[in-house]
Amino acid sequence: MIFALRPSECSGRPTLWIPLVRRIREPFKGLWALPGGPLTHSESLPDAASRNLQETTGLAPSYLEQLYAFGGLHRSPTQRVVSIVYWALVQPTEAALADESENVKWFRADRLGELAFDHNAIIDYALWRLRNKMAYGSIAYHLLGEYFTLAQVREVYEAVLDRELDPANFRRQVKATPEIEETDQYLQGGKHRPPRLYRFTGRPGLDPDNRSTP
Amino acid sequence: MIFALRPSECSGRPTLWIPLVRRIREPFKGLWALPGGPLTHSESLPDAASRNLQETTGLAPSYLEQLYAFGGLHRSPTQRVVSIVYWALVQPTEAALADESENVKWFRADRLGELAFDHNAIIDYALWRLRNKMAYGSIAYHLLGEYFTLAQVREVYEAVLDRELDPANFRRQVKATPEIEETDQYLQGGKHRPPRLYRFTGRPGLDPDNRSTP
DNA sequence: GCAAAAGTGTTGAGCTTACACCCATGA
DNA sequence: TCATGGGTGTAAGCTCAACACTTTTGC
Repeated sequence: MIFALRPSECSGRPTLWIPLVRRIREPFKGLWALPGGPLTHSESLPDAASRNLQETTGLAPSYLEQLYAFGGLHRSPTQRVVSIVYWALVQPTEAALADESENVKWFRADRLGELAFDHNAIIDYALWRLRNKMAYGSIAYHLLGEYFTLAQVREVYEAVLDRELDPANFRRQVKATPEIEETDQYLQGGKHRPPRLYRFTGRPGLDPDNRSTP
Repeated sequence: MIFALRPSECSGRPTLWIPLVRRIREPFKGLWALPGGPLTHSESLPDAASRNLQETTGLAPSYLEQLYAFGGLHRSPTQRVVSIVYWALVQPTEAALADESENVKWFRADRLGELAFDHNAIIDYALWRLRNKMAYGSIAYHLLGEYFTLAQVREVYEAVLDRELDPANFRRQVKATPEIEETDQYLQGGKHRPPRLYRFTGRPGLDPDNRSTP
């Protein structure tokens, strides 16, 4: 379950997108589904998640965290399947390079049709988690490149939380987080006063030990 | 992974306790471990968790939630094991009735020795989650019976969070939560002014849909 | 009456929110 | 010079922590 930011077709502002793969066999042949695959005996859970990501979409995550283990009896009509789902964030540069083909395509997170299995429910849950983590933890930076302006961070929050935020208060709030480092660089080329660039100095997201937030 | 409140041997105040089972075979034969067991083809994950609870300790949980899926390669020295761990809260009446035997025993959560497998780490993580959920959500009531005084709620919080809380402010905070209902009954038999009894009107904890808190 | 817990009131500190305002740049 | 987003200041309002105070019981 991968999230990335891409510019909206209409407004051009950053929006949440999700890569899906097309089912090429039954059940749910032809429908879109989350990328995934089996766990081998010699890899850990996050390793397996990364590998499946890489194999199906070619993406390398900048953040990876376990979402939930789904084990309902009737998730698949043919057999009992337990899925330990991970969710990942990838940076825009990665997302732009991603393989897109007949059977791998990006969709806007808020405009998905009916997916295979219980994948709509899984995505809803992941979206809920993403919003929660964003509201508390410092996770949004994994959706951005190394350098960013405070307005870009705000756009990420606005895209994910789907509401406008006060620029003045938001910048104070962000500048107060210790992992945010001011640089001496400015983003040139805009139409107006060039904004200062910042960087995130927190480490990439590992797993069950990033207990900064529920 | 079960939590319950029992009176401390020394102070008599409520404390967090955990039932553990003794390993009767290798690996880690003789060491204490979390109760658990295999998942059958015909039961959901929470059903399997409840069943294992029932079979090993005789307890029925008043709250049950998925904790995490642990899948490290070397969790067990003999074979690869993936454990989807649930955590549960049981009410004091249940906990008092629980089977205790040579191979099933209750331990204080803050005084555990070395356990089998990675179970110490799992318990640490569960404790962290419990504290987090307590601080935000309304979960503490699943550790209490149907009727309780506000002072009892405070004792639960003090036991789990391991710090004293202002009685005056705490009661206001609790009374402000909508799921708390005032009754017309009072707890008699104390040494001082009889406190009013309250009850919790929230439903028992289901799973991935109680999204009130991260 | 006295001790102690139950329960209420009040105040000040700190944080959030809303919004007025200045600054720097491209056109 | 003007429009626009970048960036700063500030006052109102809210929440929370501390603590003084009143109430009601057992002894």
